[in-house]
This record gives sequence, structure tokens and C-alpha cells, in this order.
Amino acid sequence: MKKKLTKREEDYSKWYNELVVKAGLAENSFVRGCMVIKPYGYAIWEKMQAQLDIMFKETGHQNAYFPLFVPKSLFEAEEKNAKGFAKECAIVTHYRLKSDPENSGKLIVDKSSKLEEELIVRPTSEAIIWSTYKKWIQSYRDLPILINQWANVVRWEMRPRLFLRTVEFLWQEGHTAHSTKDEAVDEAILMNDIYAEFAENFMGIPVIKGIKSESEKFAGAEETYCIEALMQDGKALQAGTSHFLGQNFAKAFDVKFTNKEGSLDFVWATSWGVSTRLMGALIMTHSDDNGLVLPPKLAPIQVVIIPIYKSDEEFNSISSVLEPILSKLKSKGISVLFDKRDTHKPGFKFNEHEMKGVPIRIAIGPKDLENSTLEIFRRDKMEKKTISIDDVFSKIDFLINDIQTNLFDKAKLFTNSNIREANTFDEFKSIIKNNGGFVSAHWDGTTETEEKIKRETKATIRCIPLNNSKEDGKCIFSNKSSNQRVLFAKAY
RNA sequence: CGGGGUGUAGCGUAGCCCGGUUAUCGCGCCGCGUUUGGGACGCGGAGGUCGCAGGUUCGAAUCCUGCCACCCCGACCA
Repeated sequence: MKKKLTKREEDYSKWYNELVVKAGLAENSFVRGCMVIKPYGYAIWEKMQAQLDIMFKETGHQNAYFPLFVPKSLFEAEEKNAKGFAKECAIVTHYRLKSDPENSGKLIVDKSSKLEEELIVRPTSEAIIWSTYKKWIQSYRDLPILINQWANVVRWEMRPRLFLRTVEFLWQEGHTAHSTKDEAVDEAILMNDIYAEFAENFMGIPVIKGIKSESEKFAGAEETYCIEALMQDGKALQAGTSHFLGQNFAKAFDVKFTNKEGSLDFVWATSWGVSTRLMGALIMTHSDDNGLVLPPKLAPIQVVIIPIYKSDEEFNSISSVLEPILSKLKSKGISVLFDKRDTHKPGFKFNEHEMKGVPIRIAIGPKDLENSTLEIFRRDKMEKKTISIDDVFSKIDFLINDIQTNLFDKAKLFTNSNIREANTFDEFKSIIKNNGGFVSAHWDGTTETEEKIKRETKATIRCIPLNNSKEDGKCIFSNKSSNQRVLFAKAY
């Protein structure tokens, strides 16, 4: 054994980065802060996209596409939103290059091509979409509009990190328009629920549904619903957000409709999104020191089959035994790779597919041919068993479900055992410092307190859980009265 | 933008303080052979503007100056 990953406990960031690169998911681009998503990583993203798309469409949404560039005048229309993103925008100011007269072969910006109005590369699309919706909406009969777009966005982050915070990233953003406040609030909650369902049932990531505090709220939102997940190093990750935008964007872009009563009213809005950051969540939730661990529902390859042979004859007899198995697995919709490369030895392939997180591996060689057996291995528990060939389909069916369930259960146990109550600020600091994870504590509801706690401990309010039970208590910092606990954590 | 650090082959590095033949080693890559049930081994081979520019010197990866890039810690990150 060699070329192992850095151990998680030794250096979590290093472990994460090595894993992303060695598993062939992605790597840093030569463009600062940007990332190249490699085919294997993209295949996982595609599976996530496909499932989310199904869930969006089941709830009545449609896909559309809006421009990459947002004219500055539109961008600044919703003040809070503009202010929130102003510090991280890429701006197009010119549209032409020319040869450098002083340096042949080089190009310089042609100053004469300066744009009348700068274009902002979208950090999010509320502005461009709401300025478009204005043209589409006149009557309550035009509502609701339930649109999603799959797109890239750019946020000029100071400190990028593979998948978690890259300058350019892929995401989906839903933008809906409604005739009533209740309908819009319901939509925001529904989409947050869908995110939670997707995270838990498909990604195997337990999440806490909640709402954001004032300071963590989306710029321009009335209420931000979110799902928060806990990573293996004890830091929290915001995995998805769904915003009730009130009438803020309708007012900013003057989007009014005539209601049933015949009077004019501003449209109610939501927006919601998840991004390639979910890939980071997937990696950090399940992976171990042997590499990536993928839940079967999102694994591009669910079963890999590795033949072990010395001669062509042996390979041929293995192939003929495998042929019916391969075709039956394919017909059952299980994605299977027969790794028949003769350029690598079996041991190499074992390690490679472990690093890539393939949930199930089958090895079959001469010994198995004699006994009508094969070796089956599950990535999550690193366990291998020799079973009869006749049992292979039932075993695979079992494992696909069991691995999916096991990953979720394991992560759930981890999350639950890392939610701790603190009743004093010393206790709070000690948990943040020594344990990590979520701290459930009373808070007086003010931004000032939140800010001071953040400055002292680096922990922020991740959310106010939706299913929170009311409980009277005193704010751990200010000692003012509070009627519920909120969740704090250090976050990505 | 502040503080610190690093740039040597595709990747990871030694050499730099104290200048001196042909720039070190590992991984990877190519060829041949033997191997193949947990990251094979042997032999042979290819691959370098030592970040860039200038300076000092008989001589610079090594010393000096400037620049550039990247990384880490802050600030920042709904």
C-alpha cells in the first residue's frame, strides 16, 4: 500500500483537497479561484441535476434560461440585493481587444470599445429575471410563474475552495412569482422541503431545516429558509436556501398585476438554489481515509467488476460467466463497469475504485470459476465476502439499498451526537473550541449579540430550526430573556 | 488590502545559508521482459527557459534589485 491520502484527523483541508483531485472529481484551474470539474465529478453532478429536475417538475416548475450579463442599472435596482453582492462582482467594461502597437503579438483592451453601461456577470439572477417578469405579468391569470434555471454564476470570492466556494460555480436557481403572500411563503417552504428530501434520501446527508437570522439572510429577502448539514470535521455547511422575497423585487422592478378584485398589486416572489457546493457536502459527509464514498443513488458507477486472470483463456472463461450477469444488471438499470483493462493489475484497480467511491465491487478469478463463486465488496464498510454466483443479484439489490441507508444512518448518528446544548457562554466557547458541531443555545434575537459571539468564537447562527420547541431561557451572551434555542456552529 | 511563506521535469522535492564539472531523488510517462486474488519487479529510456527581468562575478538555481504568480493567516464570504 502506498500513495494514501492524508488522514482526515491530521489535516482535514489537505485530506479534502487531495481526495477531490485523486478521486478525479475536479482540480483548480489556472484561472484564479475557478475549478475544472472532471468527467467523473461532472457525472455525479449530472445525477444530482437529473433527480432535482424530476422533483422540480413534479411540483409544477419549468426550466428556462436568462442572460449571463446583467446591466448595472438593473443590478442596482433592488438596493439590499445589490449591496449584498457589490463586493464580489465581475464587471464587463469593454467588448474589444486590439494589437498592442508597442508589443507585437500581444493584445490590449481597445479603449474605444468602452461600454456605455457596464455589464455585471450574474452573481445571482433576481435582477435580470424580475426585469423580464415585468413584461410577462399583467393579471392574476398570468400567475403563478414557476421557473427554474440551470446556470453558472460568478462571485469574486477572496478565498476559493474546491466545490465549496469557487469563483464560478454551477447551480440551479428557481424564481417564482405569486399573487398572494401565503402562496409565495408556501412555495419557499415547499422548495426547502424538497432540498431536504433530496439531501437526505438521495445524498444520504441528514440536514436541519431552519430559517436564517437577520444577518445571515439573503440580501433582499424577507425570510430565508435553509438546510444545514454537519461535516465530519465539525463545521456546518449551508447546503441549500429558499427565500421568501416578499414584494421587494416586484417593487424594485415595478412588477404589478391586476387581482380578481380589479385592483393593482405588487407580485410576491421566491427564489431558491442549490449549487455544486452540494458536491463538497457529499464528499465531506461520507468519505474516509481510503477516498470517496458515494451513495448508490448518485454513484455514476454502482458496481465495478474486476476480472483476475493470468491467460487469455482464463479471461475468456471469466468473460463468458460474466456476460449474462452484466446484461441482467444493465436491464435492471444498475450501472455497471466491467473493468477489463489489461494495463493495470487487480490491486491497482481495487484501490482506484475505492478512491472513486464505487459502492460495490465484484472480483472474479480462477478460484471462483472452480467454485461458482465471486467476491463482493461494499465500499462503505470496506467488507468483502465470497458468495455463490447464483446469489449475486439478490446481494446487489440488498447492498444498493443497504449502503444507501447505512450512509444516511451513520451521518445522522454523527450529526445528532454533535448537537450540544450550552447554557453559559463558557460552556458555549468550550464546545465550539473542543468539540465543534452544532451548539444549541438561547439567544436574545439581536444582531449585535450575534456579531459579538461571532467575533469571539467564529461561530455563527446557522439557523433557527423550524421544528423548534419553545422554551424560556436566558441568552448565553447578554443574559436577556429568550424563548427558544438556536443553532450555532463554525461554518464553511 | 495587511502579516507570513513558496516558486527547480506532468506531480512532489534535494541543492540555495557558504557561487564552481553533466542540477538530486521519488512518483508518473515510454520500451522490453517477467508478473497479475490488494497500489508489481528488473533493465533501459525520454522529459528542465531552476517563476520573469536586470545586476554583481571569470563563473549564478545559489548573492543583490525589481517584477510576477501561487499558498497560508487575517480582512471578506446573503
